[in-house]
Amino acid sequence: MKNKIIKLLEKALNTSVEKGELPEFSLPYLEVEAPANPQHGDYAANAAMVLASQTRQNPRKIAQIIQQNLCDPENTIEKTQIAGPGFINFFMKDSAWHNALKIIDEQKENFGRLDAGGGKKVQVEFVSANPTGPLHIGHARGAVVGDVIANLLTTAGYNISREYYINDAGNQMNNLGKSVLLRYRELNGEKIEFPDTCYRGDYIKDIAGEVLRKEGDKYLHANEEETIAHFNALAGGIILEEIKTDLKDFGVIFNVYFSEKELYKNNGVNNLLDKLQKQGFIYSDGETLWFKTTDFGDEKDRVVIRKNGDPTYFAADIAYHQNKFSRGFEEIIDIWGADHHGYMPRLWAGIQALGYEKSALKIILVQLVNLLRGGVPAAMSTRSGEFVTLREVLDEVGKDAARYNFLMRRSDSHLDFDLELAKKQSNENPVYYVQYAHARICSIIRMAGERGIILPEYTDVDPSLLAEPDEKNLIKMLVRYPEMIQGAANSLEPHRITFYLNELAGVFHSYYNKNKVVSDDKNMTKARLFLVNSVKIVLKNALNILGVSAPEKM
RNA sequence: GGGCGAUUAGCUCAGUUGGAUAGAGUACUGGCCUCCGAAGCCAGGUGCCGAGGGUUCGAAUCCCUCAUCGCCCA
Repeated sequence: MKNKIIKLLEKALNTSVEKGELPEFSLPYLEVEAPANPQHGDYAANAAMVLASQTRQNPRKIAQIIQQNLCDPENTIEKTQIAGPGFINFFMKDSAWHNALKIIDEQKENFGRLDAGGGKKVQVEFVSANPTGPLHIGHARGAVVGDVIANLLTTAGYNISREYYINDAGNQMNNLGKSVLLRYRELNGEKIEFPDTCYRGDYIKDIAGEVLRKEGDKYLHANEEETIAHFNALAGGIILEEIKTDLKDFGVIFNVYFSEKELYKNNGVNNLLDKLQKQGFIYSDGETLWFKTTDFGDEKDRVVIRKNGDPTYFAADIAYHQNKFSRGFEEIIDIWGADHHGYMPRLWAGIQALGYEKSALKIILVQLVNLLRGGVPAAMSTRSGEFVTLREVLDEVGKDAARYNFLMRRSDSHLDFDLELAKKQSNENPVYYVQYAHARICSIIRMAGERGIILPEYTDVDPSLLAEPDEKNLIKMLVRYPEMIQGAANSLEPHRITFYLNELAGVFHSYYNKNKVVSDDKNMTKARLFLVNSVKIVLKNALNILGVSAPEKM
């Protein structure tokens, strides 16, 4: 509906210029919004004020010209008025709102789907944790944010691929193999000092024990370097499988797991660096190779080949992003922990040197999670082994509550996650507020069915009976749903969905407490059943994007 | 020492890309089940939007300075 008004406005502006009532101007993005105050109409446009400085005319006068040139072929506008400094307020006809109910009923689970994306190929890369240990709660937030952004963009009409980058060619992986070896020796009776760089979680012990049980003590006397390499691959494989299982149970499924090792095949990384060197983006200082990221606004140049000849993480990352683009993605979204923010300029520099627009790579920063247990902070560190794993959170809190909790804040804002609180099945836990609304509607429809009242067709409903302020309010909330999806998708802000859901559930609960849906008045009952079913459809569609279930009973 | 981000009600946070009287949750108090699910609803108040300046019809939102906190880099 919002888009319709924007179109009407554009048309009116064109007519005004054609008639010579307004001078030529460059069309700004027209903003139409639902004002907070209902006296200001259903929608308000600030077009006249935005154009005031450009056309050097009084905004109220411009508003008048626009108003006079508005035409409404579909006959959806009740009236318009000019208010305040030059707002044009739109009051929609009841029939326009009723028509929305019809649309929701026709589209059902597809209501809210947009074609805004036009099938554009977009990749979302997230989690991408090294397989050196189980995922912990910090990864969990990134996993949910990435997954929901992917869902959201799919809903908005993009063609999405989810990808997990396995950073398995570097030092961290060596430490993993070494950690397993040390535990293995320990199990064979040696006394072991663990270096700081090693991983000490119990899962390492389990893997070492497994090796000992299956293959005996033959690695005690084997070549150490080969053994470490072997243990790397072995442990990495086992841990990755566990990660995949944890993610799956968390509702996150990737299309592609991409190994860093792929990039080195056929000398891929070096070839790319050679090419960039020929283009003048890379220079040598005799010992190391540097990338001129300062050409693209980074604060200093960055090393791509170290003194010892090893490529840096950054070098591999340039190759990785080249690889992504070469697979036909028009846009790439990376989701990172916020502690990596200093890394953004160099990667943008990298893709621009490769000839891609900076805007083709969007980077979402996810702030670290502040983990609490009953109000007391719980420390996290992979190496020390004191962490709360994703698995534990899933077992303790459950998928729905965990996911919803991670989506209640902007991604880039700090999040307190209290395990005790998230576990509570009470009103302190917002996810139940929304799910309860859904279950409640299901219950009403069920109960009506038991009394022989079936859910009516739109043609069998008189929507003009829905005249209570709360009812109009509900319908407007429903109409806002696709607009909210559009906004959330454009800004890549999944938290908008949870805020919308809370509001919709709130309006519904309030309505429910004031009005009886099923009553002796047959026509009213039909109309209200139809309305609450529309609410149910939208609640479910939105929860579906969040990957949170919409239970019929709780 | 540079760079980035944050600062909004007692607490945790939104604020639709610059709009009209700044909002939720939570906490506190009182009320609502003979009635479709009380995991719910209703009523009660709180703000120097960190400080100061600037930009304009209009600023929590954009620019500059400062303060405090967090992170990244040397």
